[in-house]
Amino acid sequence: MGKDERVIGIKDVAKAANVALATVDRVIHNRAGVSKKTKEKVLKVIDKMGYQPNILASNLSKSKKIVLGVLLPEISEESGYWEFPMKGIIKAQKELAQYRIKIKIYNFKQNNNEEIRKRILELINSDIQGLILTSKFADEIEILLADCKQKNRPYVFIDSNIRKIDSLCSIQQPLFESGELAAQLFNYCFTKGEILILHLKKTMDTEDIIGLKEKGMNAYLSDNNQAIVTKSLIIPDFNENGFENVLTKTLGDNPQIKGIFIPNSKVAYIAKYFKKREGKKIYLIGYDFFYDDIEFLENNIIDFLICQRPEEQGYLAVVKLFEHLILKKEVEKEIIMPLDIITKKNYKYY
Amino acid sequence: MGKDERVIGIKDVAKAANVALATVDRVIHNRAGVSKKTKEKVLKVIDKMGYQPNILASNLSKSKKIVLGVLLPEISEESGYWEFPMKGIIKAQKELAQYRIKIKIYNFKQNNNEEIRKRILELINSDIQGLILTSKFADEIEILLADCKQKNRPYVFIDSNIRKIDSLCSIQQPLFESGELAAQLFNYCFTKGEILILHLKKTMDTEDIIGLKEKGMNAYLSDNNQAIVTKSLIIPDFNENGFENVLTKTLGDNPQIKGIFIPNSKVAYIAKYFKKREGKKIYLIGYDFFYDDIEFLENNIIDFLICQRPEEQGYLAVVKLFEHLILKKEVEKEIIMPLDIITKKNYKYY
DNA sequence: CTGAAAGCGCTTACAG
DNA sequence: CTGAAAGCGCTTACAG
Repeated sequence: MGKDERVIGIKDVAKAANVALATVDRVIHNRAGVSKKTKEKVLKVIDKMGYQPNILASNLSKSKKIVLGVLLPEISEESGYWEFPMKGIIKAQKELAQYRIKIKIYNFKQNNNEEIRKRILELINSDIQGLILTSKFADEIEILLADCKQKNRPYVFIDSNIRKIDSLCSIQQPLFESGELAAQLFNYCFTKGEILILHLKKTMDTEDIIGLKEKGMNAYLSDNNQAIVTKSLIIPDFNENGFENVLTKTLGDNPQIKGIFIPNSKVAYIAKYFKKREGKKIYLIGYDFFYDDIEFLENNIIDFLICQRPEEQGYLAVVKLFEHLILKKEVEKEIIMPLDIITKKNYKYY
Repeated sequence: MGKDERVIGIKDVAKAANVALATVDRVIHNRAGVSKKTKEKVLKVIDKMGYQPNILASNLSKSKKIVLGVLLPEISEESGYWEFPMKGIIKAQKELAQYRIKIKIYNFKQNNNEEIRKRILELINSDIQGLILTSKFADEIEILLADCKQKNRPYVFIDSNIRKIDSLCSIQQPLFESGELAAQLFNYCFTKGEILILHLKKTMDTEDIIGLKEKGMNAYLSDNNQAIVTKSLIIPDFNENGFENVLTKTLGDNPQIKGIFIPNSKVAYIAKYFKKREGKKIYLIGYDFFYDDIEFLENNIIDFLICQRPEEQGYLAVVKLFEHLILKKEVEKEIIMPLDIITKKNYKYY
């Protein structure tokens, strides 16, 4: 006890294999300039002695910084969501600063294609060594991904929509399953009636994201309770007030509607509407948890929010690139985030 | 871009302050043997240059290993829960092995006071530099805590029941609030009737843990829906079969019971009972998520499980001791874990 | 293809 | 009270 057994290092390997330190280093990093014979000899010794590289020492003696690019929408009122992944990214950056990791942000306004293209070109012409992005705007980024592939730059998707492509790692949300979950929760609230699925457009969500959630919801209902059905309402040019009349009409025409499912992060707008509205309780389930939602959770206007740990996603993206680039670890191709359920009674600890 | 601005180090400080490296080191670590005048001079320079110590280098040059003791129940059938914190602890250990952190496990059989005392004595006589434990068996550990205090050994509670004492950090579960949450969930399932609170004894849970959850549940109900009330059933010498008769009788006598709340991790035993039982649906809410629960979630026998990220708790405990002992960081006194809600439709991603 | 030596930014005896 | 020097386990030119 207390006797600190020495960890075996490159020096011990060199001595045992009867070569110089530099040679062991070359073998470890698979660098050219070692004869087959020497290489084999060294590898055998490494294996036998159970040598494990000391990353602290390795990093200390290295000099070059590693820059990771982050291509994400800027945080604005209509894309407040991105605040959370960014927080996680910043947190990871702070923790890893000692390991020569640097982050460079490439922001763009959502839906501003011109700006996106600009950022993409900047990234292509940069000397970043890894990239974090989201899969939500597929068309624009194909060229960037091709460039990364060619330059062997690893990239990680967050908030990803099942794209295996050649990313180092894809951090995903189970969309279909989140729709099933929402259906299950509605089914605890009422056992027959209709769920209105609100498609609020003019956001960055692509149709298949909403579509998958909707499919999951319908799959659950047809398996478990056919007395609940869904109806879709599309509000094409969504803004804070424009939807009120059409929603009022829809609810008036369809008194059997008992719940509303808002498959993106805009539930607070709908909740605001219900705050003013008279009439029987309608259950509300949405996505993501914002400060603005608290009031409506407290007032029983929003019942459940399904969340994807966005902060953790950003954090993990940086960590996975770090593990790959610095620790040379194997990184899992897919990370599937849990589906967290937020209610009035547990949001405080989220 | 790419130009690697040099980080300023101890050497730069020494030069600027016109002293030797060792002196700067002494000042940084507040070691004795520096004149007031020199110390002030060095501190001023450190402040002006914005010097930040390089922990990698610091760790590399240090030699002594840091051993953390872990005093937790061994993993057995009746205390399977502890598998999860242990997993988190092992994970953290692996990640921090490079930083000279070592873990030493001190296991004991639950309820075996003799063994607990033995382990406590071993810990007192060991040279550990930090301790991880749980607050669930208060009486036995007071002497150990007193010893830690005296030796200035930091300790961290996981699965903690609001004990601020002098721990470095207390990783807590909001018990009262979890009872409120369970009540809220029951209230989505039915709007009048009775909730049976099952006290299954012969576990390590102390009465106040169950009691707080019960209080939370009643508080929610009296605030939100007085048409739902609770009833307690105590099963003193709980084992897998002994409870069946009394439960059957209770349910027979009280047809108004619509839900059962099991405020510890034994819900699977109750679910097994309901699997065989005929009759109307009774909603079940329990704590913690085990492999055995899956079947019952899938069959709609267990409706909700409230979980506390036990793995993360173990992980965090090690990390906090690491931050305190090695990184010399300020550590938050309290970490409150989120209340995760697990259902049939999201357990797969937990 | 191989090796000796300096250096990364600290800590730790040791000498004065 | 202060400093010079060796060393932690690697990487990186440089020389051969």
